[in-house]
Amino acid sequence: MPKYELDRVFQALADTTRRSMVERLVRGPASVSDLARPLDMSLPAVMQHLQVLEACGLVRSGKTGRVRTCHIEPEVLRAAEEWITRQRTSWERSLDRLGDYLTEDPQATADQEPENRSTS
Amino acid sequence: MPKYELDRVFQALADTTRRSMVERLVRGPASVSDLARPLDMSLPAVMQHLQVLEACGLVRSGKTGRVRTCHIEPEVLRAAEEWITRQRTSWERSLDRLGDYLTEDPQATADQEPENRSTS
DNA sequence: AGAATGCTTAAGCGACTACTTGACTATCGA
DNA sequence: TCGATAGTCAAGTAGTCGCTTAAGCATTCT
Repeated sequence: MPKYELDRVFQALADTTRRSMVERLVRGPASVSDLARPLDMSLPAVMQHLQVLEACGLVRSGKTGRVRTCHIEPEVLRAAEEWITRQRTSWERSLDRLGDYLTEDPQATADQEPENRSTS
Repeated sequence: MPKYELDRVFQALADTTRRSMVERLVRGPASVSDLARPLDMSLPAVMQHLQVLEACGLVRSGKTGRVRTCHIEPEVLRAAEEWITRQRTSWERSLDRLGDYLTEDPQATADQEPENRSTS
């Protein structure tokens, strides 16, 4: 999952309407009008949201007769989840290091954190 | 964490620059110019990204002398993570139900999924 | 004091977003 | 076959986003 893809996934999730569509789809496949029914907007608007969800791979759909059936693609959801998890665990690890620093011999953790000792 | 907040959190994460700022901050606090150094854009641009991150609560900062020091707020990160996790597990549960449906007595799972048996 | 550093404000600009309405096509059911 | 249903395409629009430059204001260093 390349960087720019994550842009699109998070962008897709950054909208209440689209998240509610995802919330519906994780419970099982649905047609476009199933998705549209609880939403207070025109069908074309729903279609556009759907396109955003498809463009980032979060949702797939196929047409049978005149009905388009949509379902989520959980791996993409997982990719976004993983990015966040990685950050959170990284933060927890650096908290631990801080704990070590505060209780241990000062020399042991000498040139770790600051990363920029001025540019001069 | 209300709905509209999640809008802003995901929106904040939907940008490579801001994600890279988060990736830096999970390793420890940093000043505005620390954050700006690896980025190929003007300082005001970085400030604007920072404001987006602060507006959704993902980052906090405080000023000491002329230096503003930023740090992440892991609970907000966690809230976003949790929304995704909830969807993924919900999807996994409905997969299980489908498995049951395919292997069990048809009557047991009778009026579950379709949710809309037409509107007529 | 004067210069350098670190951040902040404001204005402007091109690109993108989330809708809308209106018209049109392709099934499906009676 | 005719009408209702399900989806699609196109164009327009108000508002937001990501960036820029230019100017300004504290703090710190010399």
